Amino acid sequence: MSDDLVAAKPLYAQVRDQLTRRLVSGEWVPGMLIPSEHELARQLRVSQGTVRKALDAMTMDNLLVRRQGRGTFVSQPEDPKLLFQFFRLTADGKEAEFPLSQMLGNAEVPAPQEVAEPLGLAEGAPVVRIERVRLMAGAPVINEVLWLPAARFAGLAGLDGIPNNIYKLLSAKWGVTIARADEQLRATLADAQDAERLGCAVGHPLIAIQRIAYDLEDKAVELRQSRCLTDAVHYSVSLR
Amino acid sequence: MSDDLVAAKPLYAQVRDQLTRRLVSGEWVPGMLIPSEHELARQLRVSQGTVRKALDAMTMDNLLVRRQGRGTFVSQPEDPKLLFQFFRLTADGKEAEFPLSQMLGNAEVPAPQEVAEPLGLAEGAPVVRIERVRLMAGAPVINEVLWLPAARFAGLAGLDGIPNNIYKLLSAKWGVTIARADEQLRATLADAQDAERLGCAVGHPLIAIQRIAYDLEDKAVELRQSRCLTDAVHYSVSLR
DNA sequence: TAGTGGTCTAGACCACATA
DNA sequence: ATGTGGTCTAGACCACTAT
Repeated sequence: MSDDLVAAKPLYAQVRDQLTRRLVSGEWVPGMLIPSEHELARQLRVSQGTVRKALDAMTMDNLLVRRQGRGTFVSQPEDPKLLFQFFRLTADGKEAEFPLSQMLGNAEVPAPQEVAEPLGLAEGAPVVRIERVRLMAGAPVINEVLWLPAARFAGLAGLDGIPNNIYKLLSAKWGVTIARADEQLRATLADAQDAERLGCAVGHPLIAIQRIAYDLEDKAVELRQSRCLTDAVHYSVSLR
Repeated sequence: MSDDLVAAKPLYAQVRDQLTRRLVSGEWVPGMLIPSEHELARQLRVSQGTVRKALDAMTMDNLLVRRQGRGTFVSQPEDPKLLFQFFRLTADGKEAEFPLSQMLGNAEVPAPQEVAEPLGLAEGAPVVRIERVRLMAGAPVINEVLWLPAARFAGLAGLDGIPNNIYKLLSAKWGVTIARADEQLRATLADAQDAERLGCAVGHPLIAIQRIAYDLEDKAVELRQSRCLTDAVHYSVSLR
């Protein structure tokens, strides 16, 4: 690699970062076939093995998909293998199912302090607040609010027909890829709004989830607060 | 590699499995320095690069720890980096903290059907049932029951002084390594027993966790049912 | 100084997909 | 037949640790 005044990082990490920049910039878009290992090695003037190590790392991060004999492709959020990457609720005794959404609101508002802080915004900065109920097997299961920085997603507030899979929309319309998310769970009780929207009694136990989602550059992109009815559904985690 | 009548798997995967067998058999014990890459390559008659790939995979699975200049060591469950591998509760706004335990019972009983099935045992097979309350920052937070197959852990039932970290005990006394665990979470309400043990009101919201823990050979080793007070503590998950 | 793991290279061969 | 990723090898050099 020619550019990079200070090395610091090993070569394959520099290659990984360089290639990730092609994703961030939109030069590489979801579904696209990227150049072969040999071609990238020529472009970047490193060995094929070093390119391979970078591509393997990006594949581990679910940014790329490699197919023997065909080539290496940019991951798509709607890929069946990635659909459940950020959705951990499963109906008891059934196959994983992606929930439908019923929109209840989508407006630009000033960010309250508790929202501004995790998103790295100033209090009162404009954010898009999306409210919806999500259904599994026809029954309402999640009552949730999403907050996204309005400056970054121009035209999102008030947008008609927000699709079920919001991360796919962020990717398609603004080129933003959600790379990871942190969730914090607690038990809570249904309030009057939960009860009405989820069709349960006030005081029914719920799991409250607070999620912060990050993009490829590790900047916070979304704050999501979900309140989940777990009578016929569970939150599942694999620890390794 | 000489042995292995049918190849099927790539060489580095065969090396990984072979080396994992040394962990299972007890030839390699936690904390031990294992032979160098060159030495293993000589032993197994493969190249150093192939050994490296196997060791890297095992390091990713938290089975080994590599230290540049010193060598490769077998992981220890009490390693600070692994302590929280299977413990996801954190006190709000504090550093991660490993909970103390207060034992409430430890006896051999016949396995009820709901316990026998996930552990792969026959209904009524002898299991060790351990009951305890766990404390964080001095306050009770978890009311839990553990079930382990008695046949595999001779002498566990009725054992005095069961330590706080049970997985370390399983490793030290029976050579069993917990390699992964699946958890299912739901919201529930405190019953009279929860209320008494956790010092909360009956009907207080709790997170109920059911865990199944697996060993190196992917056999179910433990069923754990935890009921957690999340007033000052949260369950945290990283999704990538 | 010697030994270890970490990086990087170069090239051979295999397995798979496509034309 | 060609091009792709997947495996495997061999060897050079670097960075770190211990003696």
